[in-house]
Amino acid sequence: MNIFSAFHAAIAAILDSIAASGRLPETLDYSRFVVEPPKDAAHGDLATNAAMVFAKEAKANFANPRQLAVEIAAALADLPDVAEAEVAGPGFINIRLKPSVYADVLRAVLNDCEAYGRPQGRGALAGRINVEYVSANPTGPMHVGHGRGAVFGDALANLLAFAGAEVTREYYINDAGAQVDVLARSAFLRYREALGETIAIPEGLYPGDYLKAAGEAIAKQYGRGLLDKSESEWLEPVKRAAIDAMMAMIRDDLAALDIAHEVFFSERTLHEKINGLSQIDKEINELRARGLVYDGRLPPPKGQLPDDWEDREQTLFRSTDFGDDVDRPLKKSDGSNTYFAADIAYHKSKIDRGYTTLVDIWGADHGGYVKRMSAAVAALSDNKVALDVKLCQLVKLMRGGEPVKMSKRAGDFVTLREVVDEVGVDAVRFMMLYRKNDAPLEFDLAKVIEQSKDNAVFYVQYAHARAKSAVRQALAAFPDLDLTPQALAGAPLELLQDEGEIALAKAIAQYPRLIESAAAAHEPHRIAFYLYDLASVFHSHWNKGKDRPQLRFVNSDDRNSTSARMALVVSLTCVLASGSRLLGVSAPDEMR
RNA sequence: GGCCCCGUAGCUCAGCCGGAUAGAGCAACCGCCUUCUAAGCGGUAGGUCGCAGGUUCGAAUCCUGCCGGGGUCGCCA
Repeated sequence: MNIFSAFHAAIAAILDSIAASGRLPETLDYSRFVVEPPKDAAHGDLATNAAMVFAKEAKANFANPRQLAVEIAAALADLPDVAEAEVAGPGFINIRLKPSVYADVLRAVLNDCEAYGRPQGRGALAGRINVEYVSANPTGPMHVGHGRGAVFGDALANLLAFAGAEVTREYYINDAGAQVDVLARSAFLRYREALGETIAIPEGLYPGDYLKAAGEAIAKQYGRGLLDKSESEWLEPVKRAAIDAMMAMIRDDLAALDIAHEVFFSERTLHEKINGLSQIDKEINELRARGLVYDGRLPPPKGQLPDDWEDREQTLFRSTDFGDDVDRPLKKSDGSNTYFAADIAYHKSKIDRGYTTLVDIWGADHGGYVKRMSAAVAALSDNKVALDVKLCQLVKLMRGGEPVKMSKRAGDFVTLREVVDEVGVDAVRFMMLYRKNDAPLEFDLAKVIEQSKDNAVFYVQYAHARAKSAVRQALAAFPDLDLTPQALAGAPLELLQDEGEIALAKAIAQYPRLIESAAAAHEPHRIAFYLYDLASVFHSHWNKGKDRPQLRFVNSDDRNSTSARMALVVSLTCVLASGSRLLGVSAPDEMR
């Protein structure tokens, strides 16, 4: 039950009937007006700008927006759930609901529990959405920055699925190109080391200890068989083995964060030639046939010229036809494909697999790449598939307000795994989402495990545990009381009269609207902020029970009021658990 | 130099497909509590929403130009 969308529909119906009387056009776009909670609670429960939005269209028959508002308000006042509808200011309509509406909301929550808030009808998402996230190079362990993209993508995928979309979580393995060759050479050294040689790792290769295991694995598989081979012979098998080892490690790191992708897509497969033609070649040829790829020269970049700049003819994609600033090269000077060329083939694969929306999660340092990729997807799908690129900003690791010192020693950095092991999954996931994706994030290792109000993770989890504790106490006071959500739907909810109780019910009633907007905007952080606010409403009402015992949720003298309040508390646990599940954060029954 | 992101209270940040008197946490200040409804509570103060124009009945929100910070700019991925 979403009271906001319900009233949006009710107001649309009122506008329809005014239109039917000939005093408004029949063609109004109802998505233009909103029904939202007023900023000031004194204005009532709902507010709408419908009369002002359609002021222009109403001009012929209504002298000003207020007149239209008066007519809409009059019709609203006749609705059974409305206590009062009045016009304010230039034409706002403030609606005060009957208290029974919030009882209805709680009953709806109790009936659906964790399914409550799933968008229905107009707000529900349709179609197949591919969310591509992490996509870290398989050349080493993940660091904290990767973790942010990983958590963001995972939570977004949860949210989109909850909102009704058919979601695929995908990882693009960058297992082609020079970096994985470097990986292979580094792993080969570790292989020789595993066979007893003393090695020195030259500049330019990966020095990290994490490759030792890969070297040992290769030694186990090939024995001394690769030692006297030339690089051209050992490179491929060593590369394969090293990539497999790195991907196993990355999957393991992701699993520690409760993240599992459904599809791992290998870039290498796009480069493999079948009958002399790779998938990349095919897509380039196709675009060339459509006149979207040509051979030409690019103007040098403005400002300072790269020293090795040479003007030459190259293979270019006409991305300027699709909103990019300059056409983009598809071939390097040695004739091999650029990363962009492979990415074109990759995104074409997603389009061919039938997705209607593509979401890519990238680090902010790839911002300059967004326009060309959007242009490519537009070209490849004839503007039918939408690409939304979400950029995640850097994570700054802190400990007690001081930056965590990163050792300068090559290959030694704070890995994602170390952080997860130190503070736990819940803290990492919640804090990574407690910030907008394009804002830099300070992650304080000390703060996130603090048991205090200053720590948002704790504050939200504590609200859930506290609510569960209240349920346990109610059961102790009334052992025969049925506290299942279904049974509580029959509780005497009209007894919920205190303003703190009403405020909590109102906050719970916001949840469906929050989910809809967060899903539409691809912004899971809104859930984290909402949960914090919801917890805050609950805690502050709970605290009133200290001085005024009659407000406590459990009152052993009053079975009926306890029952009604349990309906409220259990509704709260449903919503806290639901939102936490979308974020991938646990909702514990007690704090330890 | 081109492009992208950011600029909101002392600090860290929400709010941004336009809507009423711009919010939260921390810090500050003032009270209260010393408790198992525990991991404190309540309140006060604090803002030319970077600057200047524009669109609009209405702009933190949209447009333009500046200023400041960050990112990025063929042969890295």
